[in-house]
Amino acid sequence: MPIAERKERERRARIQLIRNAALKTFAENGYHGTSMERIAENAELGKATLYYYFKSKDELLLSILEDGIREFFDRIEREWETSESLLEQIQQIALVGAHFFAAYPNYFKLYYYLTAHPALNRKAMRQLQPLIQEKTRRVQELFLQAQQRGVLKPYPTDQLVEIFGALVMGLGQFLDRDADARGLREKAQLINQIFLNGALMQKEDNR
Amino acid sequence: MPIAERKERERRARIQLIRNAALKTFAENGYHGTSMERIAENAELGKATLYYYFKSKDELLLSILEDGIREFFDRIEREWETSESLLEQIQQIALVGAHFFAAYPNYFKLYYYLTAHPALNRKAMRQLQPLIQEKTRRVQELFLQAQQRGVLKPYPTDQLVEIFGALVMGLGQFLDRDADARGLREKAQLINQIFLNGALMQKEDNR
Amino acid sequence: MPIAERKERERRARIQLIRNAALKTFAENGYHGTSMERIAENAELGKATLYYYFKSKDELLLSILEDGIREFFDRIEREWETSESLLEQIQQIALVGAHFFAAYPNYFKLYYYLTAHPALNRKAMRQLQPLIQEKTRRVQELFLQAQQRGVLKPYPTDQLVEIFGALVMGLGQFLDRDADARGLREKAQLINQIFLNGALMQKEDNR
Amino acid sequence: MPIAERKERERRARIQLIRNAALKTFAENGYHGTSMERIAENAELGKATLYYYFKSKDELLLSILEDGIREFFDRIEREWETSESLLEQIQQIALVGAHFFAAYPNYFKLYYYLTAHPALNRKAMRQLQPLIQEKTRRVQELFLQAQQRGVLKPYPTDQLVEIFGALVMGLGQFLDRDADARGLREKAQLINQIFLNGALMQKEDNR
DNA sequence: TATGAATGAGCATTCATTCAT
DNA sequence: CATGAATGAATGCTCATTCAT
Repeated sequence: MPIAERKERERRARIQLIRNAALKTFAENGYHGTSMERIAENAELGKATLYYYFKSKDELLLSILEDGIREFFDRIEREWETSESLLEQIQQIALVGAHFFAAYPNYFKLYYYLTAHPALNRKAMRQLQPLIQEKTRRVQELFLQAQQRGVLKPYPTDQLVEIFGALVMGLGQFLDRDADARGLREKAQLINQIFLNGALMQKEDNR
Repeated sequence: MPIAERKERERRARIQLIRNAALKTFAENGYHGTSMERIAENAELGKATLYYYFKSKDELLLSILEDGIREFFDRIEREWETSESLLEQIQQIALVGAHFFAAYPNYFKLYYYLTAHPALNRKAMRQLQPLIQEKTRRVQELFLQAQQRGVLKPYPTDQLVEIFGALVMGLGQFLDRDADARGLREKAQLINQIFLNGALMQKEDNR
Repeated sequence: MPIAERKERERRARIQLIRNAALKTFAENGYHGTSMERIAENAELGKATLYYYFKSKDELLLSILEDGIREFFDRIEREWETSESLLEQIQQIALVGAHFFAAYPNYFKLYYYLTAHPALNRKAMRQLQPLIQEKTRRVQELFLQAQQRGVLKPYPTDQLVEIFGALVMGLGQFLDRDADARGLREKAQLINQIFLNGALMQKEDNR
Repeated sequence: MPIAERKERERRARIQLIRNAALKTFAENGYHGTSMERIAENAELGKATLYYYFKSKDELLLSILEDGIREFFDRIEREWETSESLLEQIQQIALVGAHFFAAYPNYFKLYYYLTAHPALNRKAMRQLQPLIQEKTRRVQELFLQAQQRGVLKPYPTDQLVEIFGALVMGLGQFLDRDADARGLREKAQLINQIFLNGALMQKEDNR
């Protein structure tokens, strides 16, 4: 049934079209600053059509975020496939982050928005948690392995991951200032440097 | 004119009362999830009274944030007064962060919210920027000094500050999970460790 | 042309299928609480298909009601055929009502709904009036005859019919409470009793 | 505090103004055919003002109905005070009905509308039931007393009340046709006649 | 100084209906 | 015949803000 296939393809395209329009509009004006009407205009569709594909505005937001999260981690895992060491794999995370934030600054902002809005956050977390957890687990495992092989210091793994995560997410903090790919990449490299070797000059213990 | 003084004192108390009610409500339901009505209820005041003290909802939010930022940096500077080394001063930042986020988790969330909401952010930044910049400059100077005295590696100072900032702000990322003062303090210490000495094992243990 | 016949049969079946699904859904959720979408689902048909058979939602409702009215009076007339007296014929009306309301409580509710919704009512009345009038005329004639033969008191016939009608329709008033066939039948008998003999104990006229 | 009194008076007036506008609009176009916007226009108020006084459209409807029910029964009870016999009291019910339906035909329609709309009905009944039950109980008691004193036949009291109720409500059935006070009054008298003495000519029981 | 009342502007969502396939 | 997709038009409801008192 090639006809069904074409229909399905078109359907997916429609969904993506809406997601893109929504993401762009959300990023420009924030979730609450964006009306479904406006998204529809940007997508050049009728407002009701959005509701044909997405049950609600929330659902639309969540769908976009899920997409972004998936994309982000998929990229990381793709890089991992050609990495030659655990260390390199860890470093890839920040580098992919830099690339991703430069390429899709909007996802990042949306994610933060979500984080900060309690009502959305509760709903979102319930729905996105499984995905996030699955993806995060792989990073956790990477760090754990690195610790077991004596590459990383034996700090509590989850806290280590969290701290590194904060650093990577921190890349997005000042997107408006230096969203150019180059600047972000350099900052990512610096992050790797500091996370791995520290900022301190001398050798002695500096607690 | 002791009467005028009392009046002024009462006025300030009123303003603080409103700020507190608003902060609490904002933190619970997000800025957009909070109506002025609700804030007024929580403050046990009439809705119109809020407008007597604050020009708009935005203004109220900004006032709260300004308060929080000022408070945060004041604490840091107070700690600095009794610090015995540049290094200790740097470490104090994360420790104060831990304390602050534990004590006022709401400020943090609100700040993130602001960051992520474009319309608010633009307005806020115009208004808060001077304060932030002034406060940040002192941190910058601290780091610069530390570099000049050979305590910190000579990475670009502003990026160094930014990275450290992301780490400290990262403390707030999982506030809901471990908002207890103790947990945050430990994480702050770990952050200092890693930021200064790195996560890498190389040769000697640097704990 | 047996093919055409089969087609016609299938067509009628389709129409009835839709009517049934619609009636059920209308009765459960009310006319305005029922979307064409929902009816289509319940009929296991595409939404557009409803429009192939019925010009509009209104039309669908009217078609159902027409069906119900026809059915109701047909039953009455069928009973009349075996009745042995005018009095028995009159009594049959309430009894059929009891039976009908027990068997199809939904028709009744829908009819009331229609009655109470001005816009629908105007349209419906224009369309259903002929049918109702024709059916009602036979009842009128029955009552008139009964009066002429000295069975019923010589009150204005149309008012007499109306009052009796209100009593019969009143059977449906509390459908949810005692929709069981038995309860309704008993109440119908009581209605006949009272309508014919009055509720008063003593013999004298009590005007 | 005469000021508070005046405020309260004005408040009540506002509420009544809205109720009146709503009742009129509901009756003309049905509940679902009436938008809050339209009611506001008719009340010469802003739409939001309606929501200042009534929590929702449902609530507004219910408030109106409650008002109507109360009014209806209050009138009956007022008449009872000057009645000279149980019989007269019973007869007053239909007469008040005629008066009421002629004076406020809209209440009646609205009540029917409610009855027929499942979602509304469920909610309304939960809220109105206590009032209705209280008012109905007095009628029940009246009938019971009449039976105990040998005025009415010993049919099951509640069914007797129900049947009489159906007759009275039946007055409203054809409001559009003869809503004039006179016509309704005559019909009410006929209803009393028939309910009490029956429609049958001869003396013997004709079951 | 404090506030109850009023409202304009806006927004998410629904739904009957159409039409190309 | 049947229907998935698309949409214009409505509508209930919220909320920041104003203003008379």
